[in-house]
Amino acid sequence: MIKQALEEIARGTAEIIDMERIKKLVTQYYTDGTTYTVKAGFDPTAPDLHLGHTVLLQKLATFQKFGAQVQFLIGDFTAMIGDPTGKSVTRKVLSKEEIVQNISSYTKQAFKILDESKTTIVYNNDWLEKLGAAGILQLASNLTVARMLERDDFSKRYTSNTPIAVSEFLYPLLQGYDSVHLRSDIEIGGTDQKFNLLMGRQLQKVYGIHKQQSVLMMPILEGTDGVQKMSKSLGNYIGVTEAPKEIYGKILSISDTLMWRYYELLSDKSLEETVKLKGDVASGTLHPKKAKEALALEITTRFYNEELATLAKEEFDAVFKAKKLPTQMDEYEMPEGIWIAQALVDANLEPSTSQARRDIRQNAVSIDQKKISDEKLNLSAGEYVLQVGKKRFAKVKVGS
RNA sequence: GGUGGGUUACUCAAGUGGCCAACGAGGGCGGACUGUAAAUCCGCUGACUACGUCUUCGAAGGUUCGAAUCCUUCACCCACCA
Repeated sequence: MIKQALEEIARGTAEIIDMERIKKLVTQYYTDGTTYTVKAGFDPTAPDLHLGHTVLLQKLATFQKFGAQVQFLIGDFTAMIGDPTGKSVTRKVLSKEEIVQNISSYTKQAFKILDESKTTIVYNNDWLEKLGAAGILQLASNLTVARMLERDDFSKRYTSNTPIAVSEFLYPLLQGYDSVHLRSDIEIGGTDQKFNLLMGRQLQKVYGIHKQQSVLMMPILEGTDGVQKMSKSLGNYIGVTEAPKEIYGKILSISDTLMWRYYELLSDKSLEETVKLKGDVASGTLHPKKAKEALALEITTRFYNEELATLAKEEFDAVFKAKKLPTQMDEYEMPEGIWIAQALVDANLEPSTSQARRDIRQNAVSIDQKKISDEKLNLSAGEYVLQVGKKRFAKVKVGS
């Protein structure tokens, strides 16, 4: 039982520091029911969670199954600084109002995965605000500039003449201090957080906490492009609040290589099942697309339910395999004689008439599933389905 | 505080008086091929009912027939020195 728990905990992780401690904590839980705390920090900058965030959330959920109380830390104070991790430029500072607004939608989405009864939401503003200038100075005295510059992204930015705000140096310190305050047993985060996570251990030692937290790092999930990390600003994300057909479609559009990565980090399938699946695809017994469909269904089901996920699949197959029209389309009304390029813009299919004309010239635009080539066309009265490329559809009603 | 360098489209990055709506690369979009996969090939990538007009090269002025390019002021960034 304990062995199985530890295997599940270790699954998909990039690195674990002090696995022994985790082993002890889990063992103790199974011996006398003593729980332990697992901390994870969340930046309230992105109100929309995407699959990249869920990698971490799922790991937390795993811990909850094995006796952990999750400390769901909202970095409302640190968000005012902006985590420098992985950023090539200094991040903009958020206002208090923006932060408050982001938090509620954030936690709501997170509880689609986490067990609410085993989760404590904490805000680091509660204790960091009280730290005061003196406290911060004391905290900062624990670290040298040279040590800070050891950190990869700082040194890269430094050597490439990219600015580093002094306040950014404080970020790892404050995050580490959170672990001191919360006396966390374990902290989990992405590999890009390594420096910050280790800071927690170091500061716990300095502040006289005998048991330093274990650190568990999850790999960063690549976005749908398969190269860069999943992030909203890069537009390569799959959001958990997106419509079922969006989630399903986006997963199906990832590359085969990336699919295995998603299986490892996002699927609930056991390790053996995944290995078998991979073997079947490699040997040609199973078409890779089948494996991808299964994954897409599983993940869509997680955020909705099986029925809606199946519907999404059917819709997808109808539109893209059978080339039928989607069942749901935005509808617009337009005056008679409207110029086709203008109609495409008004239906939000194109950003400008210039772009619309270019696409018509490139054979990308269809009316009622027939390609058109006349960019000067005016629409007479009637109902049409406009389409740009493979994915963009709209229904328009022309005339009164 | 001093000295030097920099700011060009989504990003990186050419361009130092007209050939510049601005090379190139990446990204994005579209087409072909497919499994809406990858890889590959091709095209497009400021706006405007459009072989012309308008707005863009940190900001504002100026010189000039003509400026991303020259001058002035301002803002921001970086390095070295203090």
